[in-house]
Amino acid sequence: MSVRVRFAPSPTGYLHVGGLRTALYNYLFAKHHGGKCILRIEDTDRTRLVENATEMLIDSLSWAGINFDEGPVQGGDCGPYIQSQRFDLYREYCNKLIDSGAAYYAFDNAEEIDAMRDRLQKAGLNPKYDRTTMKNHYTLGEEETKKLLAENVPHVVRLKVPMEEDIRFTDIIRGDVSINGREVDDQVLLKSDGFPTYHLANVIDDYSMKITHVIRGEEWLTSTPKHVLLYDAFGWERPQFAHLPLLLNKDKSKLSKRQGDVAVEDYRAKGYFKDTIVNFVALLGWNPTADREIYTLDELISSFSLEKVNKGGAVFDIQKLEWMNAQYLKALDPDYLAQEFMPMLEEAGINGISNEYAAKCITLFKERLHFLSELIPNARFLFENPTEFEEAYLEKHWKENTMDIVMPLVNILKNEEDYSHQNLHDKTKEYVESAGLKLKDVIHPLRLMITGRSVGAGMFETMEIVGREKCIQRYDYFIEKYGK
RNA sequence: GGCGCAUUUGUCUAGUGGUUAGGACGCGGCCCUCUCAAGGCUGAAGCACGGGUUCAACUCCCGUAUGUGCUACCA
Repeated sequence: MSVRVRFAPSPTGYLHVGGLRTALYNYLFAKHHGGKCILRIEDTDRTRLVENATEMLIDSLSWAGINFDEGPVQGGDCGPYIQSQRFDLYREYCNKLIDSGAAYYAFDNAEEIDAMRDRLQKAGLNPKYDRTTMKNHYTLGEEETKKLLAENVPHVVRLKVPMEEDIRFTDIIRGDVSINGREVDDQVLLKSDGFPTYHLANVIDDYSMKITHVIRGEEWLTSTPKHVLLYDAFGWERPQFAHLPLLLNKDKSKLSKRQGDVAVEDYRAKGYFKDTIVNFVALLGWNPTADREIYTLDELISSFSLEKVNKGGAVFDIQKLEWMNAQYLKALDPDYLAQEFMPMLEEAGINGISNEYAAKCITLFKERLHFLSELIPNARFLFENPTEFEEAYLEKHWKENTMDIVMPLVNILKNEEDYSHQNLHDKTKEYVESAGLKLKDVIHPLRLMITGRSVGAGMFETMEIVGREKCIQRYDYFIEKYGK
């Protein structure tokens, strides 16, 4: 049977990086096995609807390069792929559960449930639904239940969980897992608004969408017994389960908004490349060999296996993420980078820069940046003549005789037509040798004149890119300002 | 609290009964060098603890500790 997996987020307004990893692992697994990866939107909680959330989710996912074979946008044979549009299906299946005795009607209101939980908690007992004392099919009887239903009294449908029986299932990542029925609540399956809860909808949809492997976060592990009970009650074959370890904050708690950025969109906005994010997140909790760090999507696909996924949670280490982005910055094609860079120029109010020129600047500077966005703050002089010069450097290194040393060179360079870095280097070297100086004696003052700064990329390469005309403007400006 | 799940350097990890416990980020040093980076070399840093099983345990079993998740008519 061919592999079918799904990513089933609820539309909360953004894509969590943990969600991205879940989606990615589903995608990698599907592609590795030549199967299908499906997107399903789990919007059964009508109280938490967020405008445009689904669009944002899909946008982030497709930015990251995760494309689905079936889903709300592309459709498919098992649609619709949005749970709120599958409303009738759930009621229908739920009735089968009631007929077979696997589920039952309950009529308690919120206050009654709260009171029950209080009572149980105070008695030191597990605060789960007490089937034997509350208002439900078992305590009310057949007649009364029918009557209340006929009167349209608000009600829910609950799963009848066996009282004292181990519920077992096998997880690909964790092996055999067993939880006793006494720990499992009689979960609400159908809410009083007629919508299913996650647990019911999830099982029915996974079955009707022919999902073979359920790959999801570890937070679902303890509710898997409920799902297993449902598959069994319906007489359906259970899918294989794989519960992924959590992504953690620095303090090891579940990665959350309060301790930093969690939305994929945040990282995108900060200037991380999609390749970085995908590569990094893929290696959190899984590693093919650990002898290297950089993998293309295709390489991830070909080496992925669920068996190699770790069991323990992984801290999301921003420092390593930054390092990885720098790796991509160095490796990515300059023309592609130039395209990404153009909007940043615009935002900085710098106009009239060609893609070609931008690409040259990026090539010059990329190995000393972590983000493309750092180029302008670090090297604005590539786009505009500097008018400010580092005061600290001037005070510390600009000596009485510095101008005397540099002026002859400036005069030589002003008369040079050839501003290739090689020629600039040769001419400077000639001068330096004839004057009994070292290259570094003139390079730093030169750097200050041309860039206004004391640090930067190779000086002659920089001058070549800035060009003869602008270099001359800058010598003159500097001499006017500081020389005499 | 109960139950589940986990535990290799600060962090991400390789490891699958016998290894000098390997790699990467970060940190320190050295080299390279026109500065800053990048790069190369290198150093410090780890199998949570206690019992077993075994000729032999990081690897298997059992406890303990610690962490974490769940415990909703949320997903």
